[in-house]
Amino acid sequence: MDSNGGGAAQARETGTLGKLMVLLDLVTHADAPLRFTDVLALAGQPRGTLHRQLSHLVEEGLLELDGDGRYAPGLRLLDFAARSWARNEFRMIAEPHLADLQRATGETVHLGVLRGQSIIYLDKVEGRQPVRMYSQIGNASPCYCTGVGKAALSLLPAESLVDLVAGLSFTSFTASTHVSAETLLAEIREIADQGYAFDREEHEAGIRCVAAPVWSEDRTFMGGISITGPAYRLSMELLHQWAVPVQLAAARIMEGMRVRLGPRR
Amino acid sequence: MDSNGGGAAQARETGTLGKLMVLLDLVTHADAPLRFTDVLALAGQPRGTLHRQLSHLVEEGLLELDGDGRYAPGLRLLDFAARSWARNEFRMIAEPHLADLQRATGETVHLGVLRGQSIIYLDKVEGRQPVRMYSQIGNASPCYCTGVGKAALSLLPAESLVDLVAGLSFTSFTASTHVSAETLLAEIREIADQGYAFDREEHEAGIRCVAAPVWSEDRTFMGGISITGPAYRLSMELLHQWAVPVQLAAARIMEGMRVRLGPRR
DNA sequence: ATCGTTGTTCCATTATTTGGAACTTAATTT
DNA sequence: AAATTAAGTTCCAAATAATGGAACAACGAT
Repeated sequence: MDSNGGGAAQARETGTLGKLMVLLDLVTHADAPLRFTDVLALAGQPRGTLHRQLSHLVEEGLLELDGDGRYAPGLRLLDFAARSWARNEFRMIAEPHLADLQRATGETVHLGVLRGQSIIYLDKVEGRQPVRMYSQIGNASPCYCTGVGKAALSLLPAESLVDLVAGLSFTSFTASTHVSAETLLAEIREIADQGYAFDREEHEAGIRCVAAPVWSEDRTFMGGISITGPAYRLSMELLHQWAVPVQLAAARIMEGMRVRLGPRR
Repeated sequence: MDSNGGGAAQARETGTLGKLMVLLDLVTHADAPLRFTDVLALAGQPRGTLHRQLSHLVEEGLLELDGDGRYAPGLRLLDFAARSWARNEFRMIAEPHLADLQRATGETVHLGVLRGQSIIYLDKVEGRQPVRMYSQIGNASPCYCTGVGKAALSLLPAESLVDLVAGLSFTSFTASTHVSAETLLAEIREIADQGYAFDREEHEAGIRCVAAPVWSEDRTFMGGISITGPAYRLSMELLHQWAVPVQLAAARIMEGMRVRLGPRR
C-alpha cells in the first residue's frame, strides 16, 4: 500500500501540510503541466480529496490552473523565493568573495547549501553576460555528485553522514557518478582530510569543478563554493592549483559570517 | 473578533493551508527574522497552536529556524520558484522580445503579470552587467503605481476592475502616487483607450517608465512589459516616442503565444 | 444523439487541528 | 548562587477540518 514507484515521497510528520507539499512537489517536478487525471494517477488518492487539495493550492497561488485544466507551479512561489533570497545573510556576505574568485579565475563560481539530501544554489557569478537569472540559482542538485555537495557532506558528523548517505538513491548521471555508499563515504573522508572536493564530470559530462566547504557557526548553513567549467579548459592539474584560492575565499566568507553574526548571538 | 490591525490578512477559504500561508506571509514579509514571541504577537494565536504550525512549516523547509530561535523564509522556496520560473511559457516566449527592446532603447526592460493585487516580475533585461539575479525578478509590486501594473489593470473587464480597485489600500510612495480609486480608474480608462501606460515617478522618485499590456488568450496571464529608467534620461517626450516600440514588442509576444499555444488547445 | 471520459459536488464518517494549562528550559535579577 | 521572570515546549479533551465513496454535471468522441 505504500509502494512508491520511483518518486522520493516519504511519510512526513507534518499532517495536512505534508500531504499538500507532496502534491506541490509532484506538480513542480513534472516536466509539463499535468491534467487532473494525471495528478490523480500519480498521487493515488480519492478524486474528491484530490480535487479539494488542488483547489486549495490554486487558491493560495502555489499552483496555477490554466485554461486547458492543466496544473503548473504558481507564480506566488516567486514572491516568496525573492524574499527568501534577498534576505539571506549567508548569501549577502559571500557575494563579494564569489565575485573576487570569479575575477581571479575567469570561470563560473557557485555558492550552495545543503538542505535535506540536496544542494540548493544560492548564487552564481559568471564571467560573461549570459547570466540567465534563476538559471542555476534556486536549483536543487544531488549532494553526492556535485563539488559543493561533497564538500558539504564532509562537514557532517560521522553519524549524520552515514544516516544521510543511507537514505540516498544514486542516479548514474555519467560514467563517473558515485553509485554506492561505500565509494562515496571513502571520498568524503578524503575530502574532510584535505579540505576541498572535486567534481570529475560526475553530474554532467564535460563539466568539472573544485569546491571548498563553508559553514556558519551555528551549523544552520553547511555548504560550499565552487569554481566550475568545461573539462577541456579545466585540467585536473589546474583544479588542484585552484584548491588554495577556493579555500581562501571560503575562509573569508566564514570570517565575514563570524564578524557579522557573532556579536549579536 | 476579526479586527485586523494593519496587516493584509484575509479570511481565506482554504482551511488549514490558508492559516499556514498567512503565517508564511507574515514571516517572509518581515524585515528581519522573527522570534517565536514576535510571531505570537503578530499572529495572535494560542501558543500551542502556533508552535505546531511553525514546526510543520520548518519541517517542510518553507521556514527556517536559526540557532537563535529566529524564524526566516526557507530555502526550499527557492527550489520551487526556480522550477516555476524555468517552466513558465509566457516568460520563455517573451524573452527574445524583451532583449530586442532592451537593445533598441538601451534601457531596462521588465515583464510582469498580475496576480491578485500585485504585479509579479517574471523577467528583467538590463543593459549592463549588473544583473543581480532575483534583484527584481519574483518581486511583487503594487499594481496601482507601476507601469506594468496599470497596463495590466487596463485589460480587466469593468466589473473585475472596480472590484479589485475597491480592495486596494493606497500607499503614497511618492508625491505622484495615486491615492484614490477615482483618479486611478480615470487613468486606467485612458490607458485602455490609448494602449499604453506611464509611470511618472509614482512608485519610486526619479524613476519613470512606459509600459504596454500583454495577455494570453485564455486570460491566464494579464500583465505587461515596460521600459524603465531614470527621469533625467527618460523625458516624457522620449517615453511617448517609445510607446510604439513597446506596443510592437507586446504584439509580437502575444503572436508568439498564439503560435506556440494555439495549436494544442 | 449516445457513450465513455473527465471533472465537480455532496455529506456522514474519520482524523486532525485547536487552545488552555501544565511543564521545562533559558535568561535576568537580587 | 538562588530566586524570579520570561521564553519555549508538551499534553489532551473538545471543536473543526479532511476524507472518500457515490451521485452528479460537463465535455469529447464516435
